[in-house]
Amino acid sequence: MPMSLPSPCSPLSEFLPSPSLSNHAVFLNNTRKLSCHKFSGLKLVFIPAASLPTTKSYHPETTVLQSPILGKKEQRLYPKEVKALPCKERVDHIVRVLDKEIGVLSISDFNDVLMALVTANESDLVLKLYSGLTCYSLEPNSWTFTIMVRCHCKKKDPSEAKRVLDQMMLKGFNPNVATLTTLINSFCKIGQLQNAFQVFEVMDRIGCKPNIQTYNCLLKGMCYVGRIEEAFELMEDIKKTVEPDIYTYTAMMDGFCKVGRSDEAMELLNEAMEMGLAPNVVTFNTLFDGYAKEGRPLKGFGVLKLMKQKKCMPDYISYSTLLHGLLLWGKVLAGLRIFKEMEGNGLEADDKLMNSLVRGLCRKSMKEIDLVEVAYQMFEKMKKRGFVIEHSTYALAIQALCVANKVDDAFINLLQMVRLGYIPRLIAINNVIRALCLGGKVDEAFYVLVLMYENSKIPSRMSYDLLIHELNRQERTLSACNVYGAALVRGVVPHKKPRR
DNA sequence: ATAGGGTTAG
Repeated sequence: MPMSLPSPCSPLSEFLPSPSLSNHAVFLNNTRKLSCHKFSGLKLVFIPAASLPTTKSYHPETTVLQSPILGKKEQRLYPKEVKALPCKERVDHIVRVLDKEIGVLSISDFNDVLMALVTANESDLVLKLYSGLTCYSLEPNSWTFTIMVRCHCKKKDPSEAKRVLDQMMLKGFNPNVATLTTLINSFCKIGQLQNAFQVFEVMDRIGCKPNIQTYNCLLKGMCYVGRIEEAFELMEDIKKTVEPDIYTYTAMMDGFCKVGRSDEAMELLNEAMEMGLAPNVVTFNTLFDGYAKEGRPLKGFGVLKLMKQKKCMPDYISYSTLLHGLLLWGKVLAGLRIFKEMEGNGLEADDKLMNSLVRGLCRKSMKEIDLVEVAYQMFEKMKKRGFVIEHSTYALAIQALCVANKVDDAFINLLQMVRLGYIPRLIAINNVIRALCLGGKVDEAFYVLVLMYENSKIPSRMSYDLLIHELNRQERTLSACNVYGAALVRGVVPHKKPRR
């Protein structure tokens, strides 16, 4: 078995903890034809060495999948599994595999590895491998450059990608639409429209025809930098040269929505439908967001109706966007309705959304006292289901409970939040103290004060005043004096004096 | 023949 060590200039050798630790024979196989799925994974095939005693999988934490096509002994490693490994071992792992093949790799094998690594979001390793490419007397080909452009774009570094592109063209390779569109999109995404158009000109110069995807990227870029009118003009031009698709319409609609012109977005939707284009969930979600941001969240109900009518299933984003919008503008009951529909459709709200909903209900219940039961039930259901309850949610729930005169529940929840490590604000504390005192529960109120000391928080004058007032009312003069004294010790002088 | 474009909250 050939045990090829990395050459001295190997870009891989520095990754290796020690040379040739592997007890597995590894080879690269061009499985391109065998993989038909988009995420077919790293095209690396591992074969355990039959001559060696250990035939366990390469790394204990790695789930190595059997490839039915390649036979029993041959196993493949997928990016997902690579990613599951700790960072350091991940690199070792890949490097060990490649190490065995250095010297016999063809450029197209190398490209396969690079591509798989780009897919697996291992850009740093890609750069490392690429930088050492010539050490193995491998010449980058057109596809290599294409992958590198893509890699830099993925790293949100279109300028570097552009340099690779220039180098590629210098070598006489002509990039195609997909590559140039990737680069244009990358520039657009960071708002560098000038550079995007510069690439667009390159396209023109080399006789590469832009397609609808190219135009859509530019359109989105223009909207992103706020040049809505120009984007709209571009869209009119697109219509003259290429068939716009639903992406075009969605991009333009999003542009309008983001500047508070949702009605125009809706008009565009109608136009798209008239053209026979089928709007999808993203198209509708754009509208939910637009109307929500504009302060007309109820318009979302119309959108929801339309989307169902068009046989488009609302997804998590649809509901959460709509729900957030409704809550933002105080349409809490409508929000509750949407929440129920969402649950009914098997979509589970996450912690943030639940917190938001409960806060909305609490806020509303302070004006509509009947709602407090609904709010509190939802709050308790959250706890039972194990949702993380945020500080502000506790605070509002406690406030709502105080307002509704559910003093005991307010007290219990205050203790609960402290137990969870939250430090309640003075206002929350005083609200509970006040509510407890009003209910004559002065001992509990005093306990709240003690709780604050434990959390090294100095109560405000208000806290002491409330207590002293109630103790006076109950003619517990001695206790009132004690509280007064406790205040003075902490440098607080209450307004209320113990009654003599 | 591999690759390229879209939406939410906080």
